[in-house]
This record gives sequence, structure tokens and C-alpha cells, in this order.
Amino acid sequence: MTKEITIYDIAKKLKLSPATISRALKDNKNVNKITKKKIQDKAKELGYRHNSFASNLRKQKTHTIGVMVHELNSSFIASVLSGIETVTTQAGYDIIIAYSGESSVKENANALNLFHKRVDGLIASLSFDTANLNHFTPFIKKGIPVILFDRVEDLNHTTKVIIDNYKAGYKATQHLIDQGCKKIVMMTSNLKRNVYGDRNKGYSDALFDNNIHFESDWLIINKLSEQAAIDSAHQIMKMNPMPDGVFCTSDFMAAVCIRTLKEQGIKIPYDIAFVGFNNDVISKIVEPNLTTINYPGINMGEVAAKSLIDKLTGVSERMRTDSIVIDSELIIRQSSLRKK
Amino acid sequence: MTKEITIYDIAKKLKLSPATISRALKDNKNVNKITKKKIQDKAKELGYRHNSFASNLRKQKTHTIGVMVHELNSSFIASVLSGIETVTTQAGYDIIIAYSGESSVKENANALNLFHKRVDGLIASLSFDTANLNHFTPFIKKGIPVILFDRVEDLNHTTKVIIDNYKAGYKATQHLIDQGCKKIVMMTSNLKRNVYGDRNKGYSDALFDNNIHFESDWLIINKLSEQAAIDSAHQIMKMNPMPDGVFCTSDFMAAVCIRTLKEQGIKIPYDIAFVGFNNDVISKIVEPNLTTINYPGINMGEVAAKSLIDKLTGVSERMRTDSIVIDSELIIRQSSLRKK
DNA sequence: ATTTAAATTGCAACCGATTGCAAAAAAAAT
DNA sequence: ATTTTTTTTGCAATCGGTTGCAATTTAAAT
Repeated sequence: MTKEITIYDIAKKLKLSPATISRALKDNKNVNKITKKKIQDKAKELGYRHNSFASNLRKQKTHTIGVMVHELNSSFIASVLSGIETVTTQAGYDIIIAYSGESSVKENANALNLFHKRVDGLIASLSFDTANLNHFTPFIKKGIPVILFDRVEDLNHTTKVIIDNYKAGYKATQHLIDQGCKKIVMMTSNLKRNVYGDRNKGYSDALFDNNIHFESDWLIINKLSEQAAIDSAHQIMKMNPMPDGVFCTSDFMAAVCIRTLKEQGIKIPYDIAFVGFNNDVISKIVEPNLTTINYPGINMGEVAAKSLIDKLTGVSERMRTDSIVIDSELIIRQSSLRKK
Repeated sequence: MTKEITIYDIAKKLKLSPATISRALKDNKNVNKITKKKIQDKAKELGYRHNSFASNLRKQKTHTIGVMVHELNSSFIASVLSGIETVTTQAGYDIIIAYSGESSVKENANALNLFHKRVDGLIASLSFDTANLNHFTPFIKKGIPVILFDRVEDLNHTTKVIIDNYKAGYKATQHLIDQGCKKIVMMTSNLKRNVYGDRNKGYSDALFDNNIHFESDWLIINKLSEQAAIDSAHQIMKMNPMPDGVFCTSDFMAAVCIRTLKEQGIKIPYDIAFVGFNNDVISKIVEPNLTTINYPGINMGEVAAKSLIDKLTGVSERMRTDSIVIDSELIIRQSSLRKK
């Protein structure tokens, strides 16, 4: 409604040049303290608001970071975002969150959009079915640093922030073996996604190292929906012999699967022991409580953001290819405990 | 790295004016089809990207909508966002998501930030402890439409999108009464937030209408943390006489509370029947499955976004004060069923 | 062939903040 | 009082796209 106040308006009122106003509002030290105070007061009085478009246009910088995630409805992602936010806010950067709903098409669109919005840097976790990383090349070509976290892929000039999924998979499987399991199913998703593929390698190696011969029907690959979890549970019940352990790479899937199996009278962990992944809130609600891998979201977010800021501010080399591995841990609860 | 391509570069290459380039890239009908094609191809070839800063600066419009939410880690909020996104994308608007982590301080900061980012409109749900709405007045003064959803308060020139919390509270309580409950606790949060206050009124009226005399210790107000839920459970167990029904305004809180009570040997629903709120995924994992109020997130998001777009495009009056009520329903599951 | 109407294209002035460089003013040194 | 140094302030060009209006070209009508 009311006209927008610009530095020119302030300049006119105070009989000063726009240049001085601009400097004063950014607290530039070349402006006389008294003048500065007068300008800042007047700005407040007139209801001036900084025009970041004009500023960005001139400076060719946005001070904005794009964050691409595959889903919002997950406590893991929420923690990551919270970690990112702490660090970026601290450093004076804004973030734009874009989520793909696990669709690579939308992920592409988001990347393009953020590119056009000219984010100074990008932090991303790949969606479920993302097959190639071409949508990141414009950023890399322009020298805009990209950080991939959690669901990553090898990409030149990019930093990866991940947990050691292989080790986590190994540890989870070894734990089931230690609990006396001999036929261990792995319920997981698209093995092309590193988080699932690597955990699967850990699982395989743990079996091998314990002289357990892997049967091909022990690997159940599904989507991440509730229905998929129910279907997988039925698949498990039809197996002959039935497995005595399940390593599931999602707490939610594990919870639904456990519920379905229990409805059919199967005892957890006595008939089948379960290990999940993520330490989601759900893992402490499902009965029995779920043994799981704790996944440090906040930490991961902080590390990713820190790494990006370092690149943007020139502290670290902009386009170096490297990876940062965050610790994760196995949290043992009732769902897998068959021994004292 | 490489220089940024502008419409002037394209103009020079094609011996045309920047004006024509600008029009062609926006698919303006005043440009000859052949010329247009040539321009668009050349733009692609040169790797041109639209500079929204220059554009916004000139047009004094951002085509961006700010969305403020109190938390991300909730399937309800995730659905709302998804609903908002569907509608806004369709209408050619971008969204910026800001979340407060339930802190009013951060909510204030977010509002200011979005104001400076010059969003064309705002969709917001208040955080837990927001006490006043002063941070919205700049928007209203400037004629920037604001839509509040779910957690709202009365605010002039603003549209509210809500469910009928009173009715939902009444329905939930009546259901417990129908199941034979006579001493019904309500576990909820800050009654100043409409969502909790209104549900509480519904609860009170349902008791009254059924000639049940409300005892003051039946109202348990807590935060939304896991620990708070555990504490509340202990408080319930200490009550004498113990209640036979609990209406809890959050599925998560209900789930944790049920878990805690069960650990102490209390039978759900026989000793205490439970009704939750939200129809979160957790309501189908907890045992017994939770009776709850289904809260149509996607729908709410769509309605809120639609309403905003209508204001922005002039279809509806910009600054009208009104409210839109969305339907909600009681979903009956095992946690409250004491009768056939 | 000439006039009239319609379709294309160009001109030029914005939008508002930033910043290197020069100018002016104030303070310090001689 | 004059020169030198330091502080403050202003000038003016720049960032890139948009759009009202005028000019030009092309098509249609007479």
C-alpha cells in the first residue's frame, strides 16, 4: 500500500548522498559515527527495508544456500535441517529448502529452480530413484560448491557427508548373529542408493565372515511405503524355512513389519529378531522396542553446512572432491535380544 | 567461473534488441514465432539463466510465498507443505519454508526475514509459545496477504484455515463417554493456542452435557516432549481414583503415555481408554492402535494456498478477514474400544 | 497501387543498492 | 598560517530485465 522507502528517500530527507546512506546502513567504518546514527534512526523511522534484489543484482551474490531433501516427514531430515540452520544462520546465510517427495523429476526441477535463484551453494540428499547427477553439473560448472549428504553418489568437485553404512550394516548383522540368528533376511530398498547398497555389503560380509551361506531369497527389496512393509512381512511368512532374524534399513518399515508379523502370532524377538535403522521415535513405541542404528542428524547437518561455509568463505578449497564420515552406533533394545 | 549470459549478450549475437529477447523468453505473443524460436534456442545454447533479481527489482514482485511452520518433524506438517506446494507450483509461485522449532523468538526472526525477502504472501502456523502477532503487522500494513492455518489467532485482514477443534474435542470426549468412561482426563498443551483451547472447550462441554462433573486434576497440561508424556503418565497413575479415559491432543504424546502405563501393568483400553489426535503414522504402530482424530493436512495446505493465490491474483479480496473450516473425523481403533 | 490495419521490433527510462575513485572537509603536523 | 594527512562524503557507472510508447515492417483491404 504505502510506498516503499529507498535509500534515496533517506538521502533526500537528510541531505546526504545515497552512497553514504548505503554505507551507513551496512555499518561501514568510513562513515562518521554521528551521521551513521542519524541515518540508521531515520531509516527505522521511515520504515525502510533493505532491497535484497537490488543488492544481489549489484553484488552478484545471494548469500543464500539451497538445501534439497528427499522428504520432510522424517525426524532424521528434520534434525539435519536443524543442524544446517544453526550453522548457516550463524554465518549469515539464508537457506531455501526444497524437497522432492522422493521423485527424481521433482528433484531435477528443484535443482534448476535453485540454480536460477542463484544460490551461493547447495546441500543435497538424493531422492529415492535419482539415476544420474546431471542436474548438479550446472552448479559445478559455475563453481558453486555442492555438498551431498546421507544419500550420495560419487561426484567430482563435491564433498560427501555420510555415515559408514558398510560398517553399520556389518555391525547390525553381526549383532543378530551374536544373538544366535542363522537365517537373516535383509529388508531394504533400491540398492543403487549408497545408503542401501553399502549396508547390504556390510550385511553380506558379516554373513560370509561368520560362515553363513546367503540364500538369494533373504534379500527383500521394497519401497518405503506402509503397504510395501506389509507385503514384505507376508513374504517373510511364506519363506520356508522362515528366517530367525531381520535387518531392516528403516525403522518405520521394521515397525510395520513387526506389527504385521505379530498379528499372525509370530513372536519377536524369539521367532524373529529385528534390527532397524535410524533411531526414529517410532523405534521406542513399537513393541518390543526396536534395536536400531542411531543416525546423528543434527551432527550431519552441522558438518555439511560447516563444510559448505568453509568453501564459500575461502577457508577450504572450493571444488575439492572429498568425503567426511560421521560416526553411528548400534542401540540395542528388546527387538533383537534373545540372550542375556 | 564462466561469465554469466544476459539478454544483452543474446541480443548482440542475434542483432536484436534486449526488449525483444526479454519478451521472447517470456513467450510473449507479440514476438514473431520464428524469431522467438531462434531466441530461445540461442538462449539455451549459450546457457542463459534468468536473473530473478533484476526481474524482481523491476517488477516489484517476487512470485514467492513464505511458509512459516512450527516444526518439520511431523507428518501433519509434511502433508500441509505438500498440499501447499501442489497449488503454488501450479500457479507459478515459489515457496520459502521457514520453521521456528516451536520458538517464538525464531518465529519473529523468520517473519522479519521473509518480510525483507519481500514474499508476495505468507502462510503461517504459530509456534507453541507465540504470545502476540506483532510480527505480522508489517505484512498487513504493506498489503501483503497473510493466511494462518491450524494454530491460529484472530488477526484482522487475515484468513484462517482450521478444523473445528471444538467439535473434534467434543466428539472425542463423547466417544469415550459412549464407551463407558466416567473419569476422563484431558492431556493437552498450552491452552492459549487455539488448537488446544478449543479442543478443551469441546471436552468440557461434552462432559457437562453428559452430566459428568469435571474435576480440576483431570486437566493435564504439558509440553510436547517425550519426557513430558512420561511425566504425565506418572501423574495419571498417582491419581486417586485413576481415570478410565484419556483424551490426548497429540498421537505421539498418547503413544508414549500408553507405553509408560503399560509398563506398569495398566491395561489399555480396559483400565484406561485412549483417544489421540492427528492420525499420525504412530497411531497405527502403538499397541493397541490408537483411536484418533484424522486431520487432513494435504487438504488444509491446498485450501490455504488456494486462498492465498486467489488474493494475490485478485480473484478474492486481498485483506478480508475470514475463516475456512475443514472437516475432520474420528477414527476409531482399539485403544478406546471397550464395547462392541 | 494506395491506404489501412495488424504484427513486430526498438528506444529508453526505469527498479534500488553498491563501490572505485575523486572531491571536499576536518584534523594534525610543520 | 600553511602544508600534509586523515576522515567523510559525493559522483556516477553498474548490475540485468521490463514495459509504455513510438517506429518500423508486413499483411490485408480498398
